[in-house]
Amino acid sequence: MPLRIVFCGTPAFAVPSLHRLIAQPEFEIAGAVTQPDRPRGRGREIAISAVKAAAVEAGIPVYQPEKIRSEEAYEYFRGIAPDVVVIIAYGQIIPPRLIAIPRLGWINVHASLLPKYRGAAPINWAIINDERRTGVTTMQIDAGLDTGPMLLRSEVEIGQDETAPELAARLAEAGAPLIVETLRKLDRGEITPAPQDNSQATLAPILKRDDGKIDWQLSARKIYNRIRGLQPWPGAFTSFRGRNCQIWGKPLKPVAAGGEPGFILPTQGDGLLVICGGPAASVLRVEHIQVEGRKRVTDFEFMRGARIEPGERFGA
RNA sequence: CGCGGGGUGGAGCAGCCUGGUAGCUCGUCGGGCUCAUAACCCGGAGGUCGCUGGUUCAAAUCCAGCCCCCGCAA
Repeated sequence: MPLRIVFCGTPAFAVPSLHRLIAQPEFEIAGAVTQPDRPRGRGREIAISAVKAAAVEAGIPVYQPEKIRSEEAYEYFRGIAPDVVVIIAYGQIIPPRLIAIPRLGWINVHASLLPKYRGAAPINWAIINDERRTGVTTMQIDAGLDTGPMLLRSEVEIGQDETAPELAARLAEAGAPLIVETLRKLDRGEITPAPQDNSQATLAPILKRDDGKIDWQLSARKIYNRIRGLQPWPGAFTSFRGRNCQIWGKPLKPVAAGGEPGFILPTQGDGLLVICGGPAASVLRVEHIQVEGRKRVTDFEFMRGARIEPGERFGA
């Protein structure tokens, strides 16, 4: 008799795991729970989640409760009576009485090496903090925020120039076989859940728009970490001549001239160089820039049209 | 109908408010200078000013509708 599963998840990160579970004959995906279709993006058009798209394609019934804490949601889970619930980046807190329903509990794939980076944005914060390695951890959901006992983990190196979407894609792939193995072993009683060491815990709070605002007092490397870690949203942004603009770039290897952070260095053909701070002055080479209302362009293109005057700066 | 900014030679921009000769930087082509160069000098080619319609003697410029791109918001 196949293990009866309800899959809860929303964004693309959850999709590889869903696909992998569907492919196993020993599992039966009895339902997929995902966030309601909501107006999104420019024009406020209704968008469906990545998990809904994948579930519909696989012929799995989809349930999209406005509130998972509702009576209706409780009845849904009682009705399906799953052996286990797999929850990956679902987006809502699960009330205890729901957690109690499946005999094997709710199993989560979290994109960090717990107890580090508990919370909504572990991938982004790992990059922002210049971590060299991270991973995925399977755990049993409890009443806290990513505080449940751990089951299995898989470690992943972080590339020095890797961006959050790139790392997220790799971690999502790493999570797929891990959730399958976790469910198998859990069902056979081959895993002993390991409590997290709360004293070692760190938090990876959900990203806010403001996290992307560039502080030019930071070192070029730290700014670079934010450029990489805050993709695709909110990105790293600053202002130029009163307009908002997104920038992409890298630290300049040899630390060049000093000056006030945020100011643009006068150059002849070296590209757009901006003074940053840090322990010692550092320089960021802005490779691409996108001023609001305009397309993303290279720094050379930008400089041709902008006619930067001596003494101009970013983030004024 | 969520708010806002854009669509001008191959690229990035100015010009639009205060209608009336198409501008700037780069690229490109030809020539020159140089040991040499993405440097410098001279000359040239290349544009239905997003699309459609309207106002006007005259529209890149004013008005209306449509298409596409982007920022905010999520």
